[in-house]
Amino acid sequence: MTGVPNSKQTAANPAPERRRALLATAAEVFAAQGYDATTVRRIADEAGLLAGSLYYHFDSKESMLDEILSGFLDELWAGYDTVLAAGLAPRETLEALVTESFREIDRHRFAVAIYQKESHHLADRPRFAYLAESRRRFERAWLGTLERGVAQRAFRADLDARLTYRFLRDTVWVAASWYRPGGAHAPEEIARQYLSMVLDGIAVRE
Amino acid sequence: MTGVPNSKQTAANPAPERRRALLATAAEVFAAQGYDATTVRRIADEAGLLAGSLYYHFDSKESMLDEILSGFLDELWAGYDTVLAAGLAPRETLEALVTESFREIDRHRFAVAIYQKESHHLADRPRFAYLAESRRRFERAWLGTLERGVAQRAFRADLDARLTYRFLRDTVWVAASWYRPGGAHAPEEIARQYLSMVLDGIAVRE
DNA sequence: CCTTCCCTAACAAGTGTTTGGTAGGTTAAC
DNA sequence: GTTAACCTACCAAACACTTGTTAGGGAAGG
Repeated sequence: MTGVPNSKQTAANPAPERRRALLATAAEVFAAQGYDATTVRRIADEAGLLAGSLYYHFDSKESMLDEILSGFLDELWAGYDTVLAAGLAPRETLEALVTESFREIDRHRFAVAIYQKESHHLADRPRFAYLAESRRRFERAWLGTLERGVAQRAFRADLDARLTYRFLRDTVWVAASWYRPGGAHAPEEIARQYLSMVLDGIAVRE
Repeated sequence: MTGVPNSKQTAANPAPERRRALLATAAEVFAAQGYDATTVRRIADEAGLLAGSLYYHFDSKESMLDEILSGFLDELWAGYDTVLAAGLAPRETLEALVTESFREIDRHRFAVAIYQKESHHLADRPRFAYLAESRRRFERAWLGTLERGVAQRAFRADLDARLTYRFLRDTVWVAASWYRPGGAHAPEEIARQYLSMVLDGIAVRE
């Protein structure tokens, strides 16, 4: 080895911009084709260098995936924790969580798409154990909010809470598969309409 | 080639049970690991034979995937067409489509999971062009029902129809990722609660 | 003997990854 | 102010391995 290359996740690398750019194109290809279907050579092509050169910046294909996913989850939980620490009422908490989620989709749509497709079968591997942990925290936050809302008579009590949680969770995150930044609706507008539908229903009230 | 093996999609093969059993295990592995991440040897292991032996029944890994997906879509559209031909009102049509969808998930949950994960990047290849066509028919059926419902004042007019369509579509189908047959809720019960939530909302009415 | 169904053994192509080298810029020594 | 050393970011070429697939053979049953 010639120089002293990457030291991942630390702070002050001299040129982290190249890393981030490479990760961005990797994320785009991963999201489009799936992680396993994506070859290192394809990523290199898209980024304008040769396959082996990627290993100057990263020490494996898997570590690229790792960095993409953990980076996204770190930012996501920063946002969520702010919301959860605000001590809002259940309905307002739900609204804030949904809005924050759509903002994250806006910023990390490729990472979200990858997370959706791959997290389930990655969570087994020790390296990606944080995916399962994140999933548990996620469920606690959302399901807890729903149950508090039911107890305070803000949400209906005649629905299965777990079922409701899954519907909420899934519909929010699958939006990453069709969302395009700069499209007809900003994330906040999507969140608003989504909340309106989920909270009040799509049927006309009598 | 030794004998006269498979003639796909035709009717009366002498022993199609073995085929279907092999396809079932293939579908399960595809759904769990993803198509590209799944090796032919893994499927063979799970089915209790060697990799090469699979090629007596199928002529490629891709044709297994093809048969799984097209088989599912054929059954799905048989159900949908029955509903659409019944001439129901928009709200009843929506209810019937949702219920039928959850029944299909109950019967083809692995195929649905595969469809969710892979259809997007498969639709390009000529062999899987029917995926894109099915997607178009799907949108026409659901979006049309929604728009008819808005016109007849059964559904709210202040929501973006395409957004509503995507929310409906996605939440219905991602259910395949967590649904387990023989679980707490039968497909019809899931459909009932889902429709209740989507039509009337989860908030308590004042 | 023929058909069905599978195994053994191999193939070529593609995979992630490593090694050694090098062009070009920056820094340090004299 | 030239020269030497060094670092960054890449390329070229190969590595060991896995992949989907094929060819030929064989056991079992009718």
